[in-house]
Amino acid sequence: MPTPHYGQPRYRTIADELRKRIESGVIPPGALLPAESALTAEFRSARGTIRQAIAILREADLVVTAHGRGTYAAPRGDAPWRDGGSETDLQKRQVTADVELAAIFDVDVGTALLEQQSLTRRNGAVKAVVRTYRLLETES
Amino acid sequence: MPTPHYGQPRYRTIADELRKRIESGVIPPGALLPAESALTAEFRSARGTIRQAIAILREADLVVTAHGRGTYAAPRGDAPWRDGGSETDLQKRQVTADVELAAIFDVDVGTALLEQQSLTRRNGAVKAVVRTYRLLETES
DNA sequence: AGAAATTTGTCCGTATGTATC
DNA sequence: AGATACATACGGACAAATTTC
Repeated sequence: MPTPHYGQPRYRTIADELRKRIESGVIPPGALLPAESALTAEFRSARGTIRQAIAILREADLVVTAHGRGTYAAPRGDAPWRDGGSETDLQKRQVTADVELAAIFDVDVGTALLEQQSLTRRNGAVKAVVRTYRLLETES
Repeated sequence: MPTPHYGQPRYRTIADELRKRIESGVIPPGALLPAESALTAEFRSARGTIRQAIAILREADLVVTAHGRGTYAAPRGDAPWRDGGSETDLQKRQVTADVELAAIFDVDVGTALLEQQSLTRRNGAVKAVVRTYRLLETES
């Protein structure tokens, strides 16, 4: 098969598979992942594709890679979130429009809005807070 | 020269060069970067190397890439732009942390924060308001 | 509306450099 | 010194999105 990539790219499905093994404990925390050469054999893919998959996991802080040594599963057994003693990283709540938001949405002050808040962290510390406001009803 | 990468990797020097052009204004904000094919010719490098360089700029929010269109220099400093309608939907301002934000960032109440607000529209009507809060100082 | 050209996305295979064991 | 493993780089091929004609 030269390059038929319908739907999801191969490197992403490979990343998903490896993620499952890590989160399920098949690859325990701190353990060494199979070498890239081994993964090319298992997934029948080129090394570049394997490296793309691992790059995704590295971006998600699920693994760390060391030059001549290998790629390790994240040492801390972090679940989806937790860590740092805060609440969850994703949170929804209903709020009412203040004068500013009311003007933006062109609705009356006090109109119900859905606020969705998510946090992005870096080494445990909160790096950014993103709040998204939407009107409740309506949908397309 | 097939593959001698002493010192700094080629993709990194290429990224530095492109970064200079963007920050110096040689490539103005919002402008299209040369196509990857053009860059391979200019830097006498393989396409993969060029793409690695651009990936660095994308990571730094200096450029955004769209599939069949090209890679654009970031419009202003850094910002999650998007949306096709009015470009002036983006707005930055400095605010002070209330009790809630202070708790999230683990700073004192009143600490200066940068608030970045962007709107997404649907047929002219505001569909969502996204507000991103970040600490002012510090950088990596 | 349709075809062609452009441009980025994905994938392959190979070769060589560099760090670690 | 040798083996193993990740890093960098090349070149080619096809897929998918966009623009142009």
